[in-house]
Amino acid sequence: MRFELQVSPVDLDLTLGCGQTFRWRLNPDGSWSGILGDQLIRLKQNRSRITGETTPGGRHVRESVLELLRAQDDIKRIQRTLRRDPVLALGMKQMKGLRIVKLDEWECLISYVLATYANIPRIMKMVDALAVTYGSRIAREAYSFPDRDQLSKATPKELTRLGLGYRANYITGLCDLVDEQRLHSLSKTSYEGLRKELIELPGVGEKVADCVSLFGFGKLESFPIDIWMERALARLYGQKGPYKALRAFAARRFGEYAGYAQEYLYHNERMRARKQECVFSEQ
DNA sequence: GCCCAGGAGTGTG
DNA sequence: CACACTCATGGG
Repeated sequence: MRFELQVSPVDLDLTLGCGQTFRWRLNPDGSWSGILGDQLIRLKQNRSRITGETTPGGRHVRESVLELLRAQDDIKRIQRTLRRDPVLALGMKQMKGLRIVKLDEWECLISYVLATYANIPRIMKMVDALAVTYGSRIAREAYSFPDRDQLSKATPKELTRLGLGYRANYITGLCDLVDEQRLHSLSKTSYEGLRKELIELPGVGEKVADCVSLFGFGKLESFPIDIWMERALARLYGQKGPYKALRAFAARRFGEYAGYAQEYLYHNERMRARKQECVFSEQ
């Protein structure tokens, strides 16, 4: 089944390939393959037009992609607001199409607990291992992300064997504590409350809670700070200190759209490390 | 081999 | 509060 949608501005390469989501893969022809719910989807971009292809019988797939890309965001307003920051203003023109994604809450929670102290290629490998081992087969070599019931069948020993390391016990703990009802309740909670509740969960600290708030629950004011963000904040804003202080700085400086600011800065800092084009410069 | 990774948990001063 | 240490493992 084919579908078409219009999102502007959007850059699939930036958005799906920058480490927000770990399950989308770039094909040799420049299209992207990923899984939303139980549907395998292929997306190809031509300027602001995105054409999609999915397995027959896919219902609401188009809407799922629009949600993934947060097509409803008033991106002009967001970027106009963030451009008031002179540091961000320097580079945002080249990252206009970088969007925050909206992921499934459960998949996001599990993925970012796995993401602790690992690099992105390895995170992708771990997430993929969970899907192949515990998810449902929906196409040739394509597996859905396991829901709570499916993942509950995993033992810590099995998970360790899949290469999760010390994260194995966190995953079984999350299966015990987080069900559909809990997620629904969390989805109705404001950012600060949500964050506090997430931090109570095993394997979830401040940084993971902020990632899950932003990418899973869509809280745009959330500003996750990992090692790359620490570098960016020190280099570009002269800000150093514990998480709490950096988070307070970001809230003051970037306000309700801090999440977008974070993604611009994060992406720039990683590009810089790869000695590629660096669009933000020191003040 | 070496260094590092979208950190968290726990203990100590 | 801040800091130090450990945790398990693979990617570059």
